[in-house]
Amino acid sequence: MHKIPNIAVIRLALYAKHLEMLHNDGVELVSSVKLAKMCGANPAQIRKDLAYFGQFGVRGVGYYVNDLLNALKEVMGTNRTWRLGLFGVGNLGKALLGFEQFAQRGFIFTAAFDKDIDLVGTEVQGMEISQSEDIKEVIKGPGCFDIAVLATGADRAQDCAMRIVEAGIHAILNFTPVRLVVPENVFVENVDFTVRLHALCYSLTTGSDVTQRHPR
Amino acid sequence: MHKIPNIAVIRLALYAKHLEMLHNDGVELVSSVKLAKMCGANPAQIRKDLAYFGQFGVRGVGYYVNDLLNALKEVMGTNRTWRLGLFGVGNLGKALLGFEQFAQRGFIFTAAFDKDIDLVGTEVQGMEISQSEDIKEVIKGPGCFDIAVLATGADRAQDCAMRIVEAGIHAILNFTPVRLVVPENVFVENVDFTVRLHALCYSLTTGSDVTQRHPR
DNA sequence: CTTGATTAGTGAACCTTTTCACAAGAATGG
DNA sequence: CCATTCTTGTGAAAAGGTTCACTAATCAAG
Ligand SMILES: NC(=O)c1ccc[n+]([C@@H]2O[C@H](COP(=O)([O-])OP(=O)(O)OC[C@H]3O[C@@H](n4cnc5c(N)ncnc54)[C@H](O)[C@@H]3O)[C@@H](O)[C@H]2O)c1
Ligand SMILES: NC(=O)c1ccc[n+]([C@@H]2O[C@H](COP(=O)([O-])OP(=O)(O)OC[C@H]3O[C@@H](n4cnc5c(N)ncnc54)[C@H](O)[C@@H]3O)[C@@H](O)[C@H]2O)c1
Repeated sequence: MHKIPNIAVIRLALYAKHLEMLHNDGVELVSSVKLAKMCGANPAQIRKDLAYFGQFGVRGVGYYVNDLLNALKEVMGTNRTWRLGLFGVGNLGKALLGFEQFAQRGFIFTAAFDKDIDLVGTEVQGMEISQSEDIKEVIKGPGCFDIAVLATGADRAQDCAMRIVEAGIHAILNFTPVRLVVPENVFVENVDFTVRLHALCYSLTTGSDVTQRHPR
Repeated sequence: MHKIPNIAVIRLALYAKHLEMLHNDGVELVSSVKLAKMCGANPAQIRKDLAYFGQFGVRGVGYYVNDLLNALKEVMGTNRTWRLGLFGVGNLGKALLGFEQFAQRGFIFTAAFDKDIDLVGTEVQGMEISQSEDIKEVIKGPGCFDIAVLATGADRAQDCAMRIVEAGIHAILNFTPVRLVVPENVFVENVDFTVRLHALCYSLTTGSDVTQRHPR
């Protein structure tokens, strides 16, 4: 048994995205070379990444787009709908609520929370805003969700994360600049745009390219 | 001369962020071990990363927070203000315009563009919206900027990128899902939240943690 | 001045990840 | 049936990064 590199798992999402594009274009068959060109990757890497999870191709032929896409979705756990709960319906939160591509890729917001009394009870992008304190109630009903999206102000982030964890949620997409302290069994993905900006600054200043080939 | 790992450069931004926090707390001296704990990194890695760019510490003592911070800013090219130009003042664009931490870290928007005639000429977050076609004019005046932030609809992204490149801009922070085709000497950083969500899905489904230790 | 405790800087070992190169399987055309 | 052309799957080599372990420098206390 081989140890699967974390980064290989991340790349599966990239491959799936491009396979979806091929599928929408009616393409039925694709080779690792062609897919690699689309993704900006190395064909051997694609083959190796896929090999960690099984044999999905046909030698001398290539990969059947639809079959591979479904296989990848199964591996990644995205052959289902994932429900998102938004915390902090400010500038960023509103943009996230209105981001149609989430739904297209199987992510739907089922709940939104804010501590601002003026916001609670109102509708934003067709979603009624609840109070953060009510998370345990909301989670029992149709507002139940699997992944928390944290977009509150930085000062309330850790506090809010605690509440999320206490409510039994095990995954947080964290847009705040705070390094969250959570139990071991809770997964956190930190998103920080400024780090990416710094990479651009360095590249512009020194002329040496430190940008990342693949989206993150 | 050693080749500097790309990822080491990225980590400098992380170190700088935590040094800034120490500085704000009035801490004057820090060891690689202490900084490593804060960043969730290995102390040897910090020392090695810094060593790529010079000798910033004092043996037996540690690093003077302020000195190291300034040195890192110089290395990264962030000891100055960088001007940003926004393309696409939609949901996401508005959130970005209103994101105060950009300014705090030396990034300021000096121009914003949209193709929507109703938006052009109006003010969003105190910024007057220009027409994308006018980029070459705007860049000659006070709206001049160093880095383009691309947040248009996906269908217009490539087209808009071309215009940006033609106007002489060499760096793009790309929020659209499009893989931009640009000349070799133009740096592009792609931001894609859904990839991060997929990592959470995989972790939740398999129980094996593929989230990234450091923000990206 | 000497000893002991710290801590940066660094070559080397170690580990991970990427890329290469080729065998094995599949289709096509004679 | 055979030769040719593709293309996957994969062991092995190469490249890239991380961590170890030690040396050199600094400081404080006796
Ligand atoms: N705006 C951006 O482009 C951007 C980019 C990157 C990161 N961020 C980060 O995202 C977060 C939100 O940014 P923003 O620009 O939307 O800020 P914002 O001030 O517009 O919105 C914050 C919202 O969170 C709500 N809130 C505060 N505490 C809460 C709690 N405990 N529960 C629920 N809601 C709570 C506030 O009432 C407010 O509506 C910040 O931490 C910011 O650093 C923003
Ligand atoms: N909203 C989000 O949270 C989010 C998250 C990740 C990525 N994105 C991506 O960011 C982009 C923008 O998202 P959004 O939700 O703000 O969409 P939006 O539809 O709200 O805004 C798009 C804006 O871009 C403008 N535009 C189109 N072509 C233009 C051009 N050539 N020059 C200047 N302006 C132009 C449109 O007029 C519109 O105002 C999309 O590509 C989307 O996929 C959005």
